[in-house]
Amino acid sequence: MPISNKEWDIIVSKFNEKGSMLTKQRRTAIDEILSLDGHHSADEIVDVLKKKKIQMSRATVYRLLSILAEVNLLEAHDFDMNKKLYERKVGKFHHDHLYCIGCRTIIEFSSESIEREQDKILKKFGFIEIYHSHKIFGLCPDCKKKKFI
Amino acid sequence: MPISNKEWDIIVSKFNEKGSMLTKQRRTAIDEILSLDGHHSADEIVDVLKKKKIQMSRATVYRLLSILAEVNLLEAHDFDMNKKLYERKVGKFHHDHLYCIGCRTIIEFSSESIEREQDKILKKFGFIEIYHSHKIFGLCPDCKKKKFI
DNA sequence: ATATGTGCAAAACGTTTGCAATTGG
DNA sequence: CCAATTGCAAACGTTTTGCACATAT
Repeated sequence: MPISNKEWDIIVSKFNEKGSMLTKQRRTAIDEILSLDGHHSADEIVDVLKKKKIQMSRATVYRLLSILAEVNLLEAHDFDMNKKLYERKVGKFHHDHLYCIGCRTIIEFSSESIEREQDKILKKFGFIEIYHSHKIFGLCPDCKKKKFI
Repeated sequence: MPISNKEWDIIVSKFNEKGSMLTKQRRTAIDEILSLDGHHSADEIVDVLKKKKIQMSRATVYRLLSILAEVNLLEAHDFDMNKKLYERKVGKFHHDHLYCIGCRTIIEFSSESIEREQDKILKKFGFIEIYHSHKIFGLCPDCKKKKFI
């Protein structure tokens, strides 16, 4: 689904705050990128834009993704595959991930009690959290079965 | 400290199980690599071996690190720095990490109640865990102060 | 004898950068 | 006008690979 007016307000103010321009080209690309569900590599995003006839070079896409991640409109994930996967962050609640190494399915989870425990740990060590990454790698129900056939 | 006989037994059996050779060269390098404390990049490990006059080419080091990680003698970590950091796993208890983005200090933590919660989540989604990575990025007490001077 | 390991240089891979041309306010 | 953005190709840093030779069992 397209980006709401309210979300555009957030995007505009984040870009202003950072002093980055919202060119027509960028607005068109952002409209596409922040409408994507799931987790996508820079390469996939370049392809998506190409398919939608949105002209933007690979370098410019990388530059845009890096801004979007910096202002927290996207989240960059590492799933042990030597490339980043980007996920829309605007309009979504915080969550962590289960990753199936069989079929590469990504499942989101969230746990209030884990978050509370994290806070205790931060307090214990006097740390301030900026972000965290909690990923469980394993086998989903389907792949679990397949492994033993 | 050097690797104990008991630990060598584990190493030998893991290599046998996998059908990988424990050449004299590999034994010498493993002795050094699995004695390291902390978290080290492949590049750092190449340097450590060079300094100790242990002859092993960069390619061979990479091949060895990949075997050691595969058989769980090392753990490969990603701290959002575009390269892997390896940590000795043999003879150490499981733990997770706090990472200071100011001074790059890595602190280990562990929480039984987080592990229990994870088990609940795995059960809920029918997943089998192979491993997990739980990292909190932020500022350590020192860097927290410095940021506001 | 046959599998596996090794070193070298080259390739691969995702990502970043220098630069000249273009655009936006 | 000036500052920021763009596209291209080249550079980058880490990691992997092809191949000829060496080694282990």
